[in-house]
Amino acid sequence: MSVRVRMAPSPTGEYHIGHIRTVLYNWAFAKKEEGTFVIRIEDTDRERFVEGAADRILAVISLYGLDWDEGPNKGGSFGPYTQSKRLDLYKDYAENLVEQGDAYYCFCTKERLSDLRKQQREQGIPPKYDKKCLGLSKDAVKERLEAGESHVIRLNVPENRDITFSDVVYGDITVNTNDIDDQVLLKSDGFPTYHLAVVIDDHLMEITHIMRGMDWIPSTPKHVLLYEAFGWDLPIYAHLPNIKELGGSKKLSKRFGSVYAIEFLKEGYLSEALLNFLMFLGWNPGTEKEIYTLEEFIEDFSLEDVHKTDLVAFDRKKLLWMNGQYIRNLETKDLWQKLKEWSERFEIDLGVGEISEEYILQALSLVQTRMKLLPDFMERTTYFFKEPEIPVELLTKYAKSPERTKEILEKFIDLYEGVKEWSVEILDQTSHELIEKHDYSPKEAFMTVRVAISGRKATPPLFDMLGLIGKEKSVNRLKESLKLLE
RNA sequence: GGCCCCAUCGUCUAACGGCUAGGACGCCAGGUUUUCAUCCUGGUAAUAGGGGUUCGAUUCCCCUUGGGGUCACCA
Repeated sequence: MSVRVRMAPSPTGEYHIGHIRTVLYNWAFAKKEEGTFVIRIEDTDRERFVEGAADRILAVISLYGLDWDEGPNKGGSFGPYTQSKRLDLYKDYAENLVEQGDAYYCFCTKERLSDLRKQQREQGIPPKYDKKCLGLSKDAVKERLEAGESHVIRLNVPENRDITFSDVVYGDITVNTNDIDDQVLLKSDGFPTYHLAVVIDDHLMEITHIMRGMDWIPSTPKHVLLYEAFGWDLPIYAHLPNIKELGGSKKLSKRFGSVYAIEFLKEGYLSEALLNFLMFLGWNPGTEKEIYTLEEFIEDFSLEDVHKTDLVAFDRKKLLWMNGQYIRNLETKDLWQKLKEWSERFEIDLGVGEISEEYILQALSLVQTRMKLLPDFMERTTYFFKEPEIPVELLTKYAKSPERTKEILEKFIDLYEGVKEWSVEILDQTSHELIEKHDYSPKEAFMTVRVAISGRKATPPLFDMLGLIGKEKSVNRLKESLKLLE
C-alpha cells in the first residue's frame, strides 16, 4: 500500500514557522516513499474562522517551495478537501455511532456544563462530562429531537479500559479510559469537532501515516476509540517534538523576532536556509552533515531519526548563520534574482534606481560574503548607488590631525586624477607607493580615503570599491570630503 | 490538581552497554587583512540528583527533581 500523508491546517490565523517544519517532514516523507501528500482544510470552527486565512496558508507553503499532490486548488479523488464541504458525511457517521451505542445525544446546556466543571474543579477532580444524557430513553431522545431542542452528539467512552497505541517516535503510549472525557463529536451547529472529522477524513482519504505536533498525543486515545467504533484500521502515528523559543519561553514569541512563516521570508531569510534549519529541529541524520538540500533531505529523512524529546529550541542565531551560508554559496546572479523577487513580493525598495544590472552585480559580489539577510544588501551597498553623507568626525578620526586628513585627501586627489588606467591593480600599486613616499601609515591613509568615499568605516576592500565606483565619482567624492574640512 | 510525554555543552545534537563523551551554532583567543566580513587554527562548555542491574552505565530499571503537553460544542 502506498504511503499517504497529510497536513491539515485550520484557517484561524497566519501559518506559524513550526507548521512549516511539520509540512516539511510530511512532504519529504511522501517524496521519499513515493507516496502522496495531501492538504486538507479543517475549517470546522466557525467562531475562529478567519476569511482568507486558508488561501494565505496555501500561499506561504508554496513560497517555501513545498507543494502537495491533493488538496484545495489541486483536486484529487478523495475530495472535497475542505471539511466545511463534507458536513453531511460527518453527520451520517455520527448518527451511525449513536445507533451502535458508541455515541449518544446530549441536550445539556452550556451553563450546566460549565457549572459541572466548576464544581468538579472545586472538588479537585478532573473535569469530565457526567454522562447524564446517556441515561435518556430512546423515546425521550426522539421527542426532544423532534421538538428541535439544541443538542450535540458525544462519544460514549467505555469505563476503565487501557487504550494503547504505538507511536513511531515515542513508542507505546497507554491511557486509561477513565481519564478520557465523553468528547463532543458533532456540535450543535451541525459541524463536527476536530476529533470526529480528523478520524473520518484520515480514513476516507486513506491516510497511512499521521505526523503532527506532540501536543496531539493526549487526544490520540479518543481517536483510537473512534477507529475501533468504526471498525477501521489505525494509521501509523508519528508525533513530532514541538518548538520553543530559545531562552525558556514556551512558544516562539514576537519579542525575539518573527513567528509567522511569512514574516521570516519578509525579513530576508531564504526559504532554502529556513527549510534546512527546520529540518534539524527534531531530526538528525546521525552524521556531521548539516547543510542539506531538499533532495538530500528526502534521501536521508527517516521517521526513526526523528528525535524523541519534549521541546526543541529555535535558535535564531544559528538560523542567521545558516542564512549567511546560503547567501554566500549562491552564484551572485542567483542572489540578485532572489533579491529582485523578494523586493517585488514584499514591495521593498532595493535602492538601486536605474543603475545597470552589470554594475549592481559587481557591487553585490563585493558585499555578498558580508550579508546574512537580504536587507543587508541595501545597508551595505547604498554608497555604490547614491552619493553618501560623510560624517566629518569619522573622516578626521584616523589621521593625527585635521590638517593631515586634508593633506592625505589632497595627495590622493592628485594621484587619482592622474591615473590613466583605472584598475584595481593599478590603484593598489600606486596608492601604496603614495603612502610610502609620504610616510603615511596604511591605516590612517586608507581609512581616511575609505570614509571619504563611502561615509563609513566598514566596507569591502578599498580598491575594489574605488574600481567599481569609477575615476570621476571617486575623485569627486574625495573633493567633496575635502570641502567638508574647510 | 488528574493523565501523558521528555531529560547529553547556553542551543541543535552524535555516541551496538566499552577508547581522553564527537560535531555544529554561539562565545573567547590567535592567524590572514588598510576596515568590516569571509576563511583558517585553537579554546570554553554537558551526561539533573539518588539508588540499583552489570566486569563496565550517557545508554537498561526504579525513585526524586526539573521541564513540557493536555484536560472546551478550539484545533
